[in-house]
Amino acid sequence: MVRTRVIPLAEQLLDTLGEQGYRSTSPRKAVTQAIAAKQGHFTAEQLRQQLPGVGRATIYRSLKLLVDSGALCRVLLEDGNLHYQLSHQGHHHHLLCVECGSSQDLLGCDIEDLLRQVSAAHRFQLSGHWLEVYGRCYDCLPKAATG
Amino acid sequence: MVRTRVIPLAEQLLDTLGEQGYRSTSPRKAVTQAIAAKQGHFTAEQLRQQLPGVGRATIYRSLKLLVDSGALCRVLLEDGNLHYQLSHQGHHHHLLCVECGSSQDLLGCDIEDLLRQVSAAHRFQLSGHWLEVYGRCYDCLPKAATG
DNA sequence: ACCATAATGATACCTAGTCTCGTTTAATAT
DNA sequence: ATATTAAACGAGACTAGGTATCATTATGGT
Repeated sequence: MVRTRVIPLAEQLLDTLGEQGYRSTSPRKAVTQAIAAKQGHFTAEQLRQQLPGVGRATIYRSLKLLVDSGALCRVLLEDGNLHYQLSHQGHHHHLLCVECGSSQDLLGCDIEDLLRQVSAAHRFQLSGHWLEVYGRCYDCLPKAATG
Repeated sequence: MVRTRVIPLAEQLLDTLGEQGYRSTSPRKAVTQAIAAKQGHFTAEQLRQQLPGVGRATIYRSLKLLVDSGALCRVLLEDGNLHYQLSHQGHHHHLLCVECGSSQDLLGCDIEDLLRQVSAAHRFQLSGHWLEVYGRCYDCLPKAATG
C-alpha cells in the first residue's frame, strides 16, 4: 500500500491555480486558506468578513477562478442565496443540510437518466439542469426533533 | 357538454388577488394584463420596462402577492437570473427552453420518488428541493441546428 | 537586481430588490 | 352621491451582492 503525501487543502487549491498559470500571491494564499478551513458551504460575504485585509474584488476574482478551474462549485440555497463549496467530483448534486450547512454529494444516482427519459418523452432536447436538495443530515435530526 | 365562460387570464389573476382580500387597483390591472400577455417566463425588470407608469415597488409587491397566492411561480434560469411564470399546478418542475423562453410543465414524473429513495439511502431527512431543466423545445430544434 | 506584466485594492458603479413615508384611491358606510 | 378610512400607491433613499476602472504593487523570469 502506497502512502501518498497528504497535501494540505489550501496548497492544493493554490496549485490548481498555479497549473493554469495564475500566480501565487499572498491574497490568494489567504483566500485558499480561509476556504480550506471551512466546512460545508459559505458565501463570498463570509469570506470577506473573515479576510478584512483582502479587497472585495480580489475575493470575487479568486472565487471565480476556483469555480472555473473546477475546485469550487456554486450551490443555491433555499433562501436564494448563492454559496460556494469544495467540489470533489464532476457534475453532481448535493444534499444540503439546512441545519448545519454540511452537504453530502449525490454521486452515481439515477436522476440524469430519469431526466433524459422525461425530456425525450416531451420531445425536449436536454442541455442542462440544476438540482439542489434540502433537508437535515443524520446528525442534525435530533436537534430538529428536540429543538 | 357544458361550455364554461372563458375568463381572460388577466381577470383571473386579479380575481385571485380579490379572493384574498386585495383591492383591484389600476396598477394591479396593468400588471396582470402585462403578465397575461406574456408567453413563457419573464423578469420583474421586463415588466417594469413595459409599464413605465407603474412604480417599481408596486411591481415587486404585485409579483410577490401573485407568487404567494400560487398564481405565479419563480424559476431560476441558467444564468442565475430569477424569472416568473404562470403556475398552472402545484409543485412541479419545468422544461425551460433556452431558445424561445417557453416552458413545459413536468407533471406526475418520478423525480420526487427518486429523491425520497436517495435521501433515505443517505439517512437524510428530505424537506425540499429545487430543480430546473434547460434545453430546447421541439419547435426550437431546427433553429438550433441551422442557426 | 531588474523588468514586464499579472494582480491588487480603492473606489465608482451597477443590478435587483426593499423600506419609508407622505399622497392617492378603492371599497364601504352613510 | 358623499364621506370615511385603510389599503395601496409612487418617489426616492437605501441595501446587498457583485462588476469595472485604474493607478499602484508584487511576482516570477532573466
